[in-house]
Amino acid sequence: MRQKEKVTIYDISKKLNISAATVSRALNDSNRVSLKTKELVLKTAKALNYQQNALALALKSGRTFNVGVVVPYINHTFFASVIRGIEEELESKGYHVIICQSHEDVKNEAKQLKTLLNTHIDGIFISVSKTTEDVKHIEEVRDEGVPLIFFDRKKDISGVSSVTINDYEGAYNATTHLIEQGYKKIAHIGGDHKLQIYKHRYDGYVAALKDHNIAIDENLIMQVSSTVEAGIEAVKLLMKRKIVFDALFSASDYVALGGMRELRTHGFKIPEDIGVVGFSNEPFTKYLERPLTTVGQTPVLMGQIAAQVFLEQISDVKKNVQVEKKVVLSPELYTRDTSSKKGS
Amino acid sequence: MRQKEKVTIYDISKKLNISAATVSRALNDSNRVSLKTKELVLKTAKALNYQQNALALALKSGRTFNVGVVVPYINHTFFASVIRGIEEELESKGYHVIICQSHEDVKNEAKQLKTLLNTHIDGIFISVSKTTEDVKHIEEVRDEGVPLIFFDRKKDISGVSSVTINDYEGAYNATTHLIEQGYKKIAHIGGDHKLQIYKHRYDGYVAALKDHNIAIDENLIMQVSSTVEAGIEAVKLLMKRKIVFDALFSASDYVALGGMRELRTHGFKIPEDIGVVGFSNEPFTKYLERPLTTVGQTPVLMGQIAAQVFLEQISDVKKNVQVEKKVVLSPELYTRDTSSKKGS
DNA sequence: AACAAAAATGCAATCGATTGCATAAAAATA
DNA sequence: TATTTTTATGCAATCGATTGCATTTTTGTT
Repeated sequence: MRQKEKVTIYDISKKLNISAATVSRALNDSNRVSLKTKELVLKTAKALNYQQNALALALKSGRTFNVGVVVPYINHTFFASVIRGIEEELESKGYHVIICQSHEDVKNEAKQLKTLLNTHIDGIFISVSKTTEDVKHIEEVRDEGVPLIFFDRKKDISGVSSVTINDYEGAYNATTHLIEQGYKKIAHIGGDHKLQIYKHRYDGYVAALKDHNIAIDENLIMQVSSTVEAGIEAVKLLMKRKIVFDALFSASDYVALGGMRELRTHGFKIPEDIGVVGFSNEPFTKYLERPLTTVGQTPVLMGQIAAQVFLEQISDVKKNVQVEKKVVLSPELYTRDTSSKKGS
Repeated sequence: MRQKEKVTIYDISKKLNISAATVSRALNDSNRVSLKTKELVLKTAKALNYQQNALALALKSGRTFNVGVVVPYINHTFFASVIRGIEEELESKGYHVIICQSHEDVKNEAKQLKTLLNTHIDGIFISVSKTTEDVKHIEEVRDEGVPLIFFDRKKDISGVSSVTINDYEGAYNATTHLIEQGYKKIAHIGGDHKLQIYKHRYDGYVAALKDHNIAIDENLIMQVSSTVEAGIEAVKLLMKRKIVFDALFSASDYVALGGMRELRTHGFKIPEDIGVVGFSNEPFTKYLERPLTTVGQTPVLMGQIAAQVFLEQISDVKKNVQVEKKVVLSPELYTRDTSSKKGS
């Protein structure tokens, strides 16, 4: 089955014996067309089921009404939710979202950006990969004049806006919460500091301890990747080293999960013996038999705001102003079962 | 900052004092261009950093190398994973994936399809919403000649290919597994039969019981929506009605989770008193303190195969053949803690 | 009725890449 | 060298919609 022949403005113009230019103007409600022909054109357009050819328009105008989103993985709840937020916000404005995955690989990330540029999208949203150190490929996007917005995982690049969570605050509150619950020796299993988010979470943890006059113990601090298995291994290592602690603040819910599992096999009761707080409020955390206390990041909101920043940006470009907007959202601590010494 | 002026074939043609037509042919490696000019053009193109304008090409050729995917929600692990599968498979072929959500609403679904058609995508993948009964909007896509592929949630429409899971088999195996573990009175909390998947799961459940000479008890069967809350409510209702059962096969992991919770508050031990099997192998199921036995659907594979079907289809269209391909994948039972009477 | 002003419409170029058909240049043949 | 054949290149239209600059038509004024 062949593609149906599309109706164009020429079909309308022929039918009405007027020029295509007039049809175009009529459809765009130009004031250089008489009311009579306007109505006639609109009626005929409807009758013929005319649909504007988005490609021709894009070629002429340079705007495609497509935006690109680059994330490490789309089937991670957090990123999927941000994307959903972006989509919800831009849908009504006629935009479509093209999604790309970097698979946590800079090379891939660069490739995705390149193809996105080639597809003539109107803007790009990106959460950088773990392996992104060199940012040349990102600067290139900026230099092409394509609106670019970081979300969650950003890099410090001048002229690029960002929407992030206050990871410092989230970690500070989580750690403080544990201290207030009576935990004294709090371990921190974080992530690679190459990503700002993990550095900030670490900083928040350290600051909370200091503010409560608790000495920082390097033995209690680790950096691992964000998986259940890594959590298991990390706790195994702590056990092997005979490190004593009564609470665990993890920069990842997955790590927290693995950690709890390993702790239980060593006979520790959670939260009675060891309190645990995770990070991200992954959906599963709330469904655990012992629901996990964790820091929520409002990903849908993050996406919506990122989209709003984009919309502002393109209207600013029109005015030939370049702004760099940095939005920082506040995280929310979800206090659940795993962080209350008396159980719940 | 303005968009950088792009290099076109005309820039190359001017620089080399040849026609744009020749440049175009050279870039496309036509045999109607001398080797010398071919090399010259290629070299100049590289020097000027020429990038083909995808829009102009799309306008001329009618192919955009964009495909659309319509799902109820993208931040559901299952759908996100299917999308990932599609993306992985099509990426190397130069395609981009545009994602749309129906929010389980036919009206939205129809709107999304309409805008996708208007964006001139090369094909559409769709998993229909729960509320989709009238399929006019889907037939329209088919009638426009746009390759269309159902995945997971399909409708029976002639001329449309589909990739689904054998839900019947999954349910049959899950139920049989419970029977083999010694459970006798197995309840089934399923979903709305308007969606084929739920009907098939129900059918599989019934068939397994019949094959093991267990009478069907309508009191043990319910249809609810796929949420934790619905699972809680369903079990509450069973309790209130004083229905006795020793196992629960749910058509949804979320419902199973809610169900288990409610069962525990009533003092039942899982799996000693009541065995439970879910459906979908949601990531959280494996991380529960008592990992949930569930039916896995290989969503990434489903996406990959759907993409392959699409690629076949467009090559068939070229040959002017219309085929309707139905792929049915086999589900896999993940036997974990909640379905073994003696515990594990 | 004659002319100016205003309004409506049309022509043709443009956005880049492609391609059928014509022409020019090179190579092969007599 | 003259002529045919082959090869290489160019011209111009096309894909639809838009828009600056004519030109035509209508309306208004004296």
